[in-house]
Amino acid sequence: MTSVEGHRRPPTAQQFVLAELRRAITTGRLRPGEPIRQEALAEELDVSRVPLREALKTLEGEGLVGYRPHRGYSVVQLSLDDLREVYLIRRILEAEAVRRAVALLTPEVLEAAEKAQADVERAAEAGDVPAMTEANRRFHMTVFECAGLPRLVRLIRTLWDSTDAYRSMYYGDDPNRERVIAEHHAMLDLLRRRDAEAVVRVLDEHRSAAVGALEALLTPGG
Amino acid sequence: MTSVEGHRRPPTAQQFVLAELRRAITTGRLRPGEPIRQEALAEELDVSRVPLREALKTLEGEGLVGYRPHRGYSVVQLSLDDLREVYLIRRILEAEAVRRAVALLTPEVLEAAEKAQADVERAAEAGDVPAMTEANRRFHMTVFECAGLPRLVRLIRTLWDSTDAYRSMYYGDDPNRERVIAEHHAMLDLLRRRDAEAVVRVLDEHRSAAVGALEALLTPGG
DNA sequence: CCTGGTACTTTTGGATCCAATATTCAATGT
DNA sequence: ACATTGAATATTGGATCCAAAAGTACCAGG
Repeated sequence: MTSVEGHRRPPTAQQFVLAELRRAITTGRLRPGEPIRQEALAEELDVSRVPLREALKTLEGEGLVGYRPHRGYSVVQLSLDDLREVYLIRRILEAEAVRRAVALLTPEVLEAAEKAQADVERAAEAGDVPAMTEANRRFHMTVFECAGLPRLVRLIRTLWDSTDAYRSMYYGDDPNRERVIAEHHAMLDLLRRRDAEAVVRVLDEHRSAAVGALEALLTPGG
Repeated sequence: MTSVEGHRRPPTAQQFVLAELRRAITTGRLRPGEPIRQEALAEELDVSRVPLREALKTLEGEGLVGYRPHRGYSVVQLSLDDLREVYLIRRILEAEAVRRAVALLTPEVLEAAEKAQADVERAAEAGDVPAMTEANRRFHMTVFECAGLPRLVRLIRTLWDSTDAYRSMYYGDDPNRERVIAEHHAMLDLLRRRDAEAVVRVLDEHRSAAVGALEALLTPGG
């Protein structure tokens, strides 16, 4: 019995730490701009600084944390311009992924997407934001993955990661949750009809709405 | 006087190791598919395994090396499909970068690009492949960078990195070198005229030629 | 001859310790 | 009062050591 406490603990400490750090960042437990004190964090996670540092290097590569030699790591603070740029890149990359995906769509993939969408709705009703972000992500990635371009999907996934902290904000709002569900339904419909360009359009609106909401949220003075 | 031997040595060992590893991979000193033995490499570079491992984590994030827990790192072996995918992603991303760049082009940027091109030609004449790849890279990045989208440029740069080993092969061939120079001239011309779409077309051909050559090179049976 | 298992070796993963660098803060002089 | 310098402290960077896992070679049994 290798400790069945919710999720099974990864085989290496770095992977465990990596997952914990991701959660800490996306949930806002580690806030943007905040420096990361290795010793304290390592003790808290009950590991030494070595695996922590390796996990931080991974996150640095993904753009989730920043690093300056001899000065340490800190959670990156995304400016509005940064957010817009990430969404711009996503727009370009995801459009390509969707076009390919639609051409290669199988019934199994559609079914998996529908399943994910059902989970999104369940989580939304329960008001479980983390579960909803997870299912939402699964919904989109399921489609992207069937494009048969693993590197492209990896890039897209990394871009999603880098804005996880902000996406949670978006889902915290009730009307936004409903909007997402409606848009997903539209997407599923268009996917069944294999209308790639229409799916791309819905996705673009999907993202624009998110950016718009975040702009409102992040602009303090109004 | 902190050792002025060619390049100044970076302030941390990981950065030094990182640079060395990049060189070793791009020059083929570490060959694709080959496992990376940490102890041996660390000793060779005269550092401990700790900074080496952190450098490897960075390279893992960039897709230059692969990693499997408890089994170690190895230089990634790109299949033809992988190469094609990288070039596809580059096509999409670079097109966007160029369109933005053309709109924001300044005389200084054009001048810097011309300077880089002069270096490319000098290196090509001397048959200095490493110098040529460096200058070539500078040429393209100079243009991309003036798009004002740092994250996009970072992505593009990473994609270039991941195929450095193969690009060197391409430049090893004389007619390819000439071809690159001609295409660069065409690009500079079109940049001066601010014809973004034409530049995109030239770039696409530029890449297609490289992919075609690599396909020929990497297909053993003919 | 092939298969499965077991001791042995190699290699990676992680903890601890020490060194190097940055930061803080108080003392000093202007 | 303010800037500057220098010691004390906190924090990161790196080396060494030990533990854990994977790989290897050899032997017994079929």
